[in-house]
Amino acid sequence: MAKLKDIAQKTGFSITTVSRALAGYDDVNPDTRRQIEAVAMGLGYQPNGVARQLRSQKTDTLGIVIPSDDTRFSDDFFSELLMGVGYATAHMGYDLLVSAQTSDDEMSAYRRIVGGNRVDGVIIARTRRHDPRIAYLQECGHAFVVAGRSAPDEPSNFPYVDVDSQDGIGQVTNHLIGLGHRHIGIILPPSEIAYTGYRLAGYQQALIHAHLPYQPHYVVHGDLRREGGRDATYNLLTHHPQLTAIVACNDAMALGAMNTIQAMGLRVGADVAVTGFDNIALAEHAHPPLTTVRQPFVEIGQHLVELLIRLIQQKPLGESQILLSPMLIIRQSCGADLPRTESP
Amino acid sequence: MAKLKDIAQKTGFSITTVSRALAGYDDVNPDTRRQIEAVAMGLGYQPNGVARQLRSQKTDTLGIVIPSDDTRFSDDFFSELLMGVGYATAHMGYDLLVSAQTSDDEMSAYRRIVGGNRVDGVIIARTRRHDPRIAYLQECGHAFVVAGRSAPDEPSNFPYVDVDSQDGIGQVTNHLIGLGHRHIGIILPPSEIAYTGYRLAGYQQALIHAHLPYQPHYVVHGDLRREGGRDATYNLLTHHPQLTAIVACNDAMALGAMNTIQAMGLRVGADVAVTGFDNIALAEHAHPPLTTVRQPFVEIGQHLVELLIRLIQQKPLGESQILLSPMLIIRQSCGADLPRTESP
DNA sequence: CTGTTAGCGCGTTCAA
DNA sequence: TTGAACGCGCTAACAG
Repeated sequence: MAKLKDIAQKTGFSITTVSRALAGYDDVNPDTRRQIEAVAMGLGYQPNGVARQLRSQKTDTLGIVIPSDDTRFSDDFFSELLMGVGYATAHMGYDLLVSAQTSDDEMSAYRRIVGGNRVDGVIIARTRRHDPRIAYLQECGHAFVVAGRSAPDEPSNFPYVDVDSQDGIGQVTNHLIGLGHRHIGIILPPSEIAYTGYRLAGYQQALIHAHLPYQPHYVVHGDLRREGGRDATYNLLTHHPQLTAIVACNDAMALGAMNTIQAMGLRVGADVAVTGFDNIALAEHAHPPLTTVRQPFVEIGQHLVELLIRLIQQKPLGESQILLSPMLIIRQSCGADLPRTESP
Repeated sequence: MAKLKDIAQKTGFSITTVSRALAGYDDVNPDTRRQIEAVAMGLGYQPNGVARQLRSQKTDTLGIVIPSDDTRFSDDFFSELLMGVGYATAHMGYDLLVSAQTSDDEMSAYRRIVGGNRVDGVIIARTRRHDPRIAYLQECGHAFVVAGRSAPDEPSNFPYVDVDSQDGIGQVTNHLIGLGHRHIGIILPPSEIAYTGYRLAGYQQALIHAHLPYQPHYVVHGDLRREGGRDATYNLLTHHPQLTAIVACNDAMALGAMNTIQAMGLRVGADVAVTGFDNIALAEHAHPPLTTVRQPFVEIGQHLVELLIRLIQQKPLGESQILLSPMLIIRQSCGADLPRTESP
């Protein structure tokens, strides 16, 4: 690869002059510039990004770490978010450094990327309770934004973008209640995930609002994957056959729920209604189509990236904690055609 | 962030010694090393990755560019590939620099990443005819691997991983023929995509093998997205109502085909059978479930990354052109329940 | 308008 | 066993 030095030698000017000519400084003789530009073009000169980064102490690169070995949580969510973030990043003229964590030590990826000055800012996704990543980034003062607030009982003293999932789960639960369901189970995410509390709260609130009793044993946890939905549904339905509806806290688990229901010889949407949450594109094509809450990943990614870049560039932040309103998408998996009767 | 210099000052040793102590050289006094390590730990020292890269002239980073503005091609394929590649990359101890191209000039992203020495190697996906990216990388001698061979009539003189889609489309077409279908349409990708030729060949070959005539007007092109499948199907069915089956060359277009069929008042799988290709997870949940050919993206990503890293590290390559066998996945969307009669 | 000097943080000579 | 000097490629401050 051609370097400034090569162009300097070939034109007879100094490295500095070449640098300034190509950088568009106006204290360069137009003629000199033309010569230099011609030679640069001829050599196919491309500035060395790494050297620039070292010199300027910035990378114009954002970082994101996706879980890898911890197979429990590696689902479609990250691939959707990744695309959203990727496009937004490019649109803002930044690059994206993706580091899948590989070892058992989650933080090492962050230390390498952040402490190693590889990126100007980091996006954290799927917040957990007492999230060590947030603690680390706050401590070392590095720029970061988060997809998802802290749990309800923890402070969220950082910039984030989140969907109001309490409202979302409230909406689906209400929807089920409105259809006549009285015994509604819910499959929550693992309790260490920060948003779990919001989803439980949405469920509870809807019940209270409808003067229905809250039954703690109608609440189970799944691992966010299809398998988790299957197991959880099996547990729910064997112990509580009176359930006529199940709220799954993401679409992958909703699909798992459907599998189990069918495997148990029941009819989805007739014997047991199922709803999801997430906008994993699958929901639209599920059979029967899945009533769900839409998470606009592209929009989330865009907000995250814009927020982060504003942070990096020290521009005024405006709103730095963004809560998007979820949208209930009603499809035919709720058993709307089957009015329920009260059971004791 | 703490630097070598800081540790040097605090311990009283020189930067050089600190560097060597932390790098694990054996010409360091054990006692000195302990001191230095202690201080490094205390300061939370993290080596500056950028400086290292500049010094060592390598980045331990792989690059991939995903199309962005050219909305025609930005479908689920890249998000699936990205996850596969991301995990494999991490597993090999590398990072992944994702650059979504933003401007109209596709090559600028490659020049920045590759010419700018930001990555040790690049993964190219979705090969096109006369692909300028491949020409560029060959010319500048940078390490790269490709997901997908060149078109049948062009040389593939580079390392690649591909699925034998000729065989795959042959399998689905055979499957349809075996079910009694005699008038089978096909929705191909745009002709500038390299694998289009293989898929057409697979279709033709299956027809020939069954002594069925090849009708050029049964062949149309779609843009790889749902909309493309819709339009193409509409054209096929309005001009050739005798068609009883449609082979879509990816699952997104297959879903679009289903939409159109239903919108025209026909029944998917009964009046018109549909098959796909790709392993976009959607196929499994389509209604009715879609017979399709599975592309193992995770495996592809793994092969690509391993190949590329071996290339970078100048290790023996072994097989550098890998052709994976596709697997036909039969689900119920082929109208298996409806035996056909010959039509003139 | 142009060139010299200096340094970003690190690793690798070579000499002590 | 340790340290001083050098350079990776680039840009910024200062002289001339």
